[in-house]
Amino acid sequence: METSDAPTEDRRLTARGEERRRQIVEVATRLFAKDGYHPTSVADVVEAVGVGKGVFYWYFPSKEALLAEILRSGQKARRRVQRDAIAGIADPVEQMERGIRTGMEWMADHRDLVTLVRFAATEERFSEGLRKGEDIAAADAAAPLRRAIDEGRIPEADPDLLARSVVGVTQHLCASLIHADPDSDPTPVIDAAVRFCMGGILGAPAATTPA
Amino acid sequence: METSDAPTEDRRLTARGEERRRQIVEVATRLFAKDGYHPTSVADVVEAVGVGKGVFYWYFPSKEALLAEILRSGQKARRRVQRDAIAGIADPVEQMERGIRTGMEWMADHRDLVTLVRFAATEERFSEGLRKGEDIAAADAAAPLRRAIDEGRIPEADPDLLARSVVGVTQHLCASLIHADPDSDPTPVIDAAVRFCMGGILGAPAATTPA
DNA sequence: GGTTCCCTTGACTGGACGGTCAAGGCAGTA
DNA sequence: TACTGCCTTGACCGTCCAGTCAAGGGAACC
Repeated sequence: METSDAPTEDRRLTARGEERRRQIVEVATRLFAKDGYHPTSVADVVEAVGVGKGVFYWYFPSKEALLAEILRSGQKARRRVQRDAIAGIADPVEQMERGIRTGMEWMADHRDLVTLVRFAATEERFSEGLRKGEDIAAADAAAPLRRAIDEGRIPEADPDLLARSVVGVTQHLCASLIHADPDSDPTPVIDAAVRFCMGGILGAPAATTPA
Repeated sequence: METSDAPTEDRRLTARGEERRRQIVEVATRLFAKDGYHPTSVADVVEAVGVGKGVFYWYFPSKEALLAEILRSGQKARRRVQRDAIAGIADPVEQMERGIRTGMEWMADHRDLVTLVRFAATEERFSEGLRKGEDIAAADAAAPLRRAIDEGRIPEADPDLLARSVVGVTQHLCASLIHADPDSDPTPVIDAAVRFCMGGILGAPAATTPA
């Protein structure tokens, strides 16, 4: 009977407990994305899982903390995938293209997460935590961009704004996928996103004179 | 005592009434954007305005209808500004550039609206109405894009995906402005957005060979 | 069998929130 | 003054919801 027994503090969980926890995260992610965070009650979540309400608060200190964790772990996962994808590439421009494509593919596979990130960005309470992750992502992307600029491969520009532009394109095009048939092939949209972003980074041709 | 007296039905309003209504929209837009739509109660809004609760329901049938109206009128205003801006321009590529810049400038001047649009996109109840407006915007942009493609000014591409990419960049960069000092000059960010978008539309140079 | 500790239950609480309504003020008009 | 219709009030209602808690099941270990 102490703060040591407080819920969130990484409580020792058995395999069964870990599984239950994972299950709650999964169901909640789906429901939050589908109906919205606020309109989805904790009662909705536990009912969808098929357990009593106390179970929720055994694993999470609050509804808010659950969303925060979903966002944090999601961003972490995407970053890891993106880093692995560009690990063996030397050319910075190729790194960018590969990173953008991988990031977009990950988003297409985790559309619920994209929805939640976009929601969280609109509420100060969550956006602060989000910014930390986004700043890291921007910093990740800034390194190859700086190199490419220094090598004269791409025009001088603010790497941070470039990185955020890329995030804007991929997130928004992914959002258009969300309303499409989830079984349809996202490849054309991903290709379009990569092409657009690379065009934006490499810069417009000096002049495309009228016909 | 009939549906003819129902609140939303454009009730005959005096000048004073119009002003009150405008005031509610303005205050609610600010509060919704700052604290989130759901966390902001109708009581919060009327308190900020300094009136009783009944006033709210005199002008609006529900909290939801108010947000829907804010979104609708905002999108309509942006479209009008954008259309006026490109009215006298003949060249389709120049039209695109001017339209993007004007749209971004409008967003920078109406950051609260951008926040609300981004929120609304994450909740089905509002996103449906939003899609209608976004489809119109995409169609507006598609016309000059088609012409430019037909004239060989820009590479073959899906105009719809190009338009949505542009929206993604401008919205997201605008969001980064939201957390910046509201008095700082947004011009550099707007310039970066326009440059990135034009690069994405005009297409990457065929090859920028390594140094 | 006894003990411990992880996990589960579901009724309950206190508060908040969207929306209603009967009543009254106030401006313009005659 | 009397009347009409726009506007305002704020207490009130029914509902919902995040979070609590006392109690119990059950697996693992002694």
